[in-house]
Amino acid sequence: MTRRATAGPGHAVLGDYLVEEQVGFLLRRAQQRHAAIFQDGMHAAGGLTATQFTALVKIVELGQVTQNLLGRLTAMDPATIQGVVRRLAARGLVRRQPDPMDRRAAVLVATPAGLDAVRPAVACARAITTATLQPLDAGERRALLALLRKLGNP
Amino acid sequence: MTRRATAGPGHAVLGDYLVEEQVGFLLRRAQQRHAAIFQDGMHAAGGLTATQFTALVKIVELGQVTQNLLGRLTAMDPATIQGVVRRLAARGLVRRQPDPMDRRAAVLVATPAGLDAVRPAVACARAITTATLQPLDAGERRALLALLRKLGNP
DNA sequence: GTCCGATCGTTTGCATACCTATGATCCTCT
DNA sequence: AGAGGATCATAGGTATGCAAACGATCGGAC
Repeated sequence: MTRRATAGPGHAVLGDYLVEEQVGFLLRRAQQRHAAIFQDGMHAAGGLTATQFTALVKIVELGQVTQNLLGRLTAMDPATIQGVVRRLAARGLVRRQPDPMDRRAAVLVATPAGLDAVRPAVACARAITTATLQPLDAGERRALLALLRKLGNP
Repeated sequence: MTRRATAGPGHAVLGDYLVEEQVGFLLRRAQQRHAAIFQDGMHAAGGLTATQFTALVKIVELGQVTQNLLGRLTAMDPATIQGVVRRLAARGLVRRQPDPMDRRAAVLVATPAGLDAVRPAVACARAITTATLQPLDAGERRALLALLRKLGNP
């Protein structure tokens, strides 16, 4: 009869449940690693955060967007996108102008500085994606992306 | 010559870069969905957050742990685990006692209430994992977990 | 025994992220 | 036209998450 050194008083209560093997835990770990890689890699291009970069790219891609629509397109809560846009505006990368069609809405446009910042930032982002996927081979990368797409879009 | 309605001024600057297809974006989406499922599913078992649940399970599993070690085992920053433990203590699920071996350290132990809370919480957590993986079949689930493990542990 | 680097816990500051509530505005139905 | 529900942006509150700095303590080298 062997005794497990790590087995504590609650061992029986947990059954065969292992937090480290749950999707949530593994997703969080993967996120953490990606966030660290992103911060390192984007430091060379103005130090945009991942969400700020996502929002800026989307604004540039569309030319102009409502803040609310931008939030939906980038999967951010209205309360979240508000802060992200505010910080992008504080950096001078984005400008807010009134929407002639809807006085509630604010139309977001990239400033010249924002347009200048996008190109090198996208270059960094490509490298960041590559670095994040480094542990996987080509087939595994395709598989992971497909599975994540399936998992995230119910 | 067709014109794309969504093509804005910055279309050429971005090349073929699509934020929505990057690992980081897909990871965030998957995380969001899991977090929503977790909050819904754990509401029936005291409303613990995902990180609080993870920490509590680990404490129960080990019987007693140093706060710092707990952080490493649950992939949480010292600054992060501090707040998580503080909230668990405020809920009366965890107790802090001085470490006789190291006067800097605080040993964490589950209270009776904490032990009582773990069993139903783990039951919820199993259902949450199942619900999160719902969009995938058995093979895809195995594949995803393997890929995430590989991705998160460099 | 003492100094010195390392570790433990905490605090502060910043950035997500979401909930709820609120005021302003829009839009539809009557 | 006017009422009523829906939508937009914002504000406040809570919870992660990490970097940096801090005091207290530990440990080993001398």
